[in-house]
Amino acid sequence: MPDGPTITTIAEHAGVSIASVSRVLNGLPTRPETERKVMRAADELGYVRNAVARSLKSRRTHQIAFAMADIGNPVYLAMVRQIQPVLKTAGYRLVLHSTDAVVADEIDVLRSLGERYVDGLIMSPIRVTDDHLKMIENARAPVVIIGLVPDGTAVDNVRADSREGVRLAVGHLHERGRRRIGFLNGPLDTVPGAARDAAFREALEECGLPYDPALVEVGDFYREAGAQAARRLLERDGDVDALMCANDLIALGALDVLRQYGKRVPQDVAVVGMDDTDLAAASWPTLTSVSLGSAERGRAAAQLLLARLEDGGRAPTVVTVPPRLIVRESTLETS
Amino acid sequence: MPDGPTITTIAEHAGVSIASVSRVLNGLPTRPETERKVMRAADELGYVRNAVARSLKSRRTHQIAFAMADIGNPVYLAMVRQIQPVLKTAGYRLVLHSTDAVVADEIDVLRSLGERYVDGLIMSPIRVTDDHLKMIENARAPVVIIGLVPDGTAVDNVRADSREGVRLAVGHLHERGRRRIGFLNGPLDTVPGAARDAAFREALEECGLPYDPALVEVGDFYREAGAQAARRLLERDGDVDALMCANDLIALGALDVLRQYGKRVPQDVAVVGMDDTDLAAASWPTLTSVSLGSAERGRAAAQLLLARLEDGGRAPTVVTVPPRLIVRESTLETS
DNA sequence: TTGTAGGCGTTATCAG
DNA sequence: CTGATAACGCCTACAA
Repeated sequence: MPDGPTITTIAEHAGVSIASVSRVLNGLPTRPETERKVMRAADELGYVRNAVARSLKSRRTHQIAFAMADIGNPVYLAMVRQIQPVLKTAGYRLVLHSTDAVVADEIDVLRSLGERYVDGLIMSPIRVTDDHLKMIENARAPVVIIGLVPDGTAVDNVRADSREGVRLAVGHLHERGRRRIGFLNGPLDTVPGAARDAAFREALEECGLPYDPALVEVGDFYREAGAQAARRLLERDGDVDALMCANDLIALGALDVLRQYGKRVPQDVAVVGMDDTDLAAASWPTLTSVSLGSAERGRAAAQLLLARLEDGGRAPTVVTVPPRLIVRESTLETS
Repeated sequence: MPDGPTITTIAEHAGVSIASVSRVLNGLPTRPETERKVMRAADELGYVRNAVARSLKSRRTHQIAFAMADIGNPVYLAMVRQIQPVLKTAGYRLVLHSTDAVVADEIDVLRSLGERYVDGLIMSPIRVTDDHLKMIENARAPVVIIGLVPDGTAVDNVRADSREGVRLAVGHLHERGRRRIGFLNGPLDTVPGAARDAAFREALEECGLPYDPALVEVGDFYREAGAQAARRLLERDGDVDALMCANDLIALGALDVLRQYGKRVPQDVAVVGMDDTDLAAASWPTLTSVSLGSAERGRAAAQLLLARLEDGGRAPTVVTVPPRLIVRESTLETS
């Protein structure tokens, strides 16, 4: 692992000044002769530009970070798949951070922004604390938040409308004749968890259905947690005829458990997920799911970030992506 | 977005020299009085250390990259989950790169090593070209490769034994009385694809079964590709009684298709996957799979990297993780 | 067109 | 214990 050559090394080998080397390397006008000498030396020495030194001067790293709560959730996958090409086209490299929904880690990523390792950050925090908000607003580089932040927070923000999403789903179940609709949610101290809880109550009311706490289970946004929640619910109440799940992973866990209990889906119990991840289309039965537009949100976030990178002065923008209900087998008509 | 204060700013505010500021910030012995002044100024100004400048000097970034071929493959997830804590404990932050198995992107990540943005790299390339090997051996920072590289390559290397893995799986199917064993593989120009192809032929021979090209399909390592491959195979030959799949995603795709064709698993067709990802345990029926020890491989890779970071001189190490067959419903005895 | 020199923010060495 | 000061590798006026 030889210590790399620097422009100084090259300058010596080529018999020119470091300034000339730098110019050649950056494609500035140079005499062909000089250029050739420099390029040859650089090649022979296997020169690689030290990006750290370069960004110390230029204050640009050409890197952008995407901090996701759970790398195992395909919803973030869908986002990455959109963000990646947008940024790449604009000349940025995407680096990914998995925070495992640990607030401390998210804060750490935010701080690392101040450390100048990246030019900007897209972040999808699952819990938003005051610390978050403070750091976000004071961040030294552009930040885009995917998810709900309090109105008036001075930050570019891409939102899903999970409230409308839940309404769509519950309305759909109601139309299909379901009346005992269970709800498997994630933690209430998370932003999506809280939003979906409120939305569920509202949606029931709109359908004229009572809110029955016995039909609600709170767990976590993972498949196994979804399975456990479903199990608890079924043990307590064998009569649910539908399950509204706060995301697809929970729904998949629920499907597993329903199968174990010998419940047919959708005949005995209809199931709806949220996020419309790839897994929804691939499960068995295929899963009806509310798309919260993760792909669109990813793309929008990337674009917002690029826009701000261009013009730091523009007013914070909020983009809201509308939900769509994707009906699949798990809620099919069963006449 | 105010431009951040530097140690110079702090020094002025605190009325001390920048050297003292640096010392305090790095916890070097300082007079309490000075320390207090500095800390107060730093606090008030909201100082964040400029990591870029710091690493220009220290030649350390405290960041390590993990470049994976496909962020959507849970096998990498399992690795990340192991790598993350090991590195974190040692004071490194893990940054993830998804190369989508594009060779150019992998080379780019390798080059970025020379750019000094990270102190080391763990990489799981799916295709290994000469360019790769050259760059790896000449890399300016430690690299650990997860996957097969040619013997004698001077690099720390963690391997799975997919050959033995395929043997286990095919042997298992043979024992269960299966005689027309189909094989759904990934691209043959990939390292795992080639290895598994060779292993499959060998394994058949060992069982005294003939190699029948009509029972072999080559696609890609994704679920949808697996489904397509299975479909092609079934259209051509309705009599297979087992499917050996080169990874779990392919196997899941195959399960989808078998269901569509009305084939019962395992009664009509037994299915084996590889990698033993979470999805294998969660599919329906649950999927027998060959664990190639992805978790262990991840951990080993992280440890190897740390070891080399400590001592750049040690000889390249090769760790091989043995496979294990995890039998689940998809190959259950059906007597 | 080319070279010299200063600075980006830190750390580390060396006198005081 | 503290304060100048010289790097780290690169970019960029400015001068030649």
